[in-house]
Amino acid sequence: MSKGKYYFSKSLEKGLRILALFNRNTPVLTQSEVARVLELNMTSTYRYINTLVEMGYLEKNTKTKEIRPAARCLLMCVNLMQATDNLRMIKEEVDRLHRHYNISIDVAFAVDDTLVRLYHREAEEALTYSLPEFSKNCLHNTALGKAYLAGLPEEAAAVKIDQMELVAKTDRTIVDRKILQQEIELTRKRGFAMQVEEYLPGVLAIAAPLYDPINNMGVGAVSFDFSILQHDARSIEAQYTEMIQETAQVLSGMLSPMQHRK
Amino acid sequence: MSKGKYYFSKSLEKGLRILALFNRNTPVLTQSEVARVLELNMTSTYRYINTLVEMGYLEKNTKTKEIRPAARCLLMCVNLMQATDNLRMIKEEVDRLHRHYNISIDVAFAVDDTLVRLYHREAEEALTYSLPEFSKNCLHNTALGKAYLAGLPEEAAAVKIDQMELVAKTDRTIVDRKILQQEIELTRKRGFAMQVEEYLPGVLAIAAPLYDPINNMGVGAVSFDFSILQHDARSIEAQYTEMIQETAQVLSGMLSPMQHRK
DNA sequence: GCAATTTTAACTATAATAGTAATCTCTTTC
DNA sequence: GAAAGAGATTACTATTATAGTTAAAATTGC
Repeated sequence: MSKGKYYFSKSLEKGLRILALFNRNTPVLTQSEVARVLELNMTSTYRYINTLVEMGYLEKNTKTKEIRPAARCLLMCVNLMQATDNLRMIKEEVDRLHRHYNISIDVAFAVDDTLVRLYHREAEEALTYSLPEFSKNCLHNTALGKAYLAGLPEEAAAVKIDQMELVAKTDRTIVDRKILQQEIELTRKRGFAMQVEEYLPGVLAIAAPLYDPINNMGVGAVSFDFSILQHDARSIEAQYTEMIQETAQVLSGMLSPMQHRK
Repeated sequence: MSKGKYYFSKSLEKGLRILALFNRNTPVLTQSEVARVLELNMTSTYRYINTLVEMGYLEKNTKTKEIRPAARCLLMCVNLMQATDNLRMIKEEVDRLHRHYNISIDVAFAVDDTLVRLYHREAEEALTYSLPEFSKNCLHNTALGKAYLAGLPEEAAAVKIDQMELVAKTDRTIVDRKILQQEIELTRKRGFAMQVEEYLPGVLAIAAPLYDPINNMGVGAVSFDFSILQHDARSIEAQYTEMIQETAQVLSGMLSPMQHRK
């Protein structure tokens, strides 16, 4: 076995990669699609899909052979999401701030290059299960994204920046890697990120990174969002610099309430 | 390899069984707990947990060694739940009925012996993500459970009944396997289940099984729930027998809207 | 009905895992 | 602060599960 990977199960990895293919836009797949996307041979693909089907995580349409997540998946997902219950506390705290100060607040975790929004001011609470939203390609053009990058170790951030696609959402979006590097540098030094009409015209935001308090690693960010009609960058910076950092600290403290049970 | 299991990946199974250990009551585990519960040796347990940690599905407290679901889990769960989007349609239809007829409606899927409630009249919408609730040990004492059992093939139902623990929730709960068998038989013949104060004093319900329309297998049930103060069993049966069966048919039709994409 | 494609099955060489035992790392206790 | 003990990690092979090839079914399109 390749050294250093003695304790890594490739089979488990492949199975999970299959499960992770499904989403709102791809609720159904065929075996050959899976094989193509994951670059697996048909036999292995068949084996892993069959395992997931036999375990009840996927179901296969016996006629069309299409596969999709099944009821047991739902059960596991509900369980897993309830297990990460600290997120509820975060939401409650954010709601409190939101009501009290009447500002829009976003909290997001980063997974690879995706920001998973736990709380979003335009949260459509009624949709499906009021699940969080997520967005890709926004690490460079949102306050949340820039704060998250600034919370990473310098090298890790540099690697991410090198690999990112710097999509220009507005004419203010940073599309130059050098400038983005400097911006993240600045953000890291002062402890908060600013975003001025870089994501959407008329929208400003200030954000600070969230840290896993135990492993002391950047895991996400929290932002306050404003309209250009009520605020300008200067006033936001004057008014909210401390508050965003305090909020980030409070929320970070909730991330790993990993007391010993019993 | 044991014959017949050529196309089943034990590694994937074990990894998923680890993920499936986490829930609201068990948000954190240690390696030895996992090993004990799943009857794996420490090395294998270490390997699978390490795989999940390296992939980002679990995170390990570097000090206490405790493990728990991580952000990537949340991402996958959200994706998977949104992939099963047909459930949204079900919820909308149920809400419509609920408003229109002013009756309490429950929709549930069965996973092993657990009923996963998609809609529950006491649904605490604000909790966490408004996730569904689930309950165990209620196949024998709820209309939902009895309807589900009646929707299964006779043999499968018989096996389940044999293995169930017939907990007496009230003095009306069926606790005798023979009587339960007969009750399910009756339910199967007439196409709906009744429950009269068998789960909670004062609560009645009528239910019908939900079928996966493609594989034509019983997968869950839908029920209308009433209070003894407003209704008795006779009047419910007179009034709702057809409606519950029609509702079950409509909802069943939504379960597998598996059109070919593109 | 006949290609073309997809899915499933049989079959081994090879790579991955299980399991044992040894080692390391904390805690606890005295 | 040493010793004991529990749990986690690593090293090491025998075993076995899986990858990949090939081929047979099954399905689809014509």
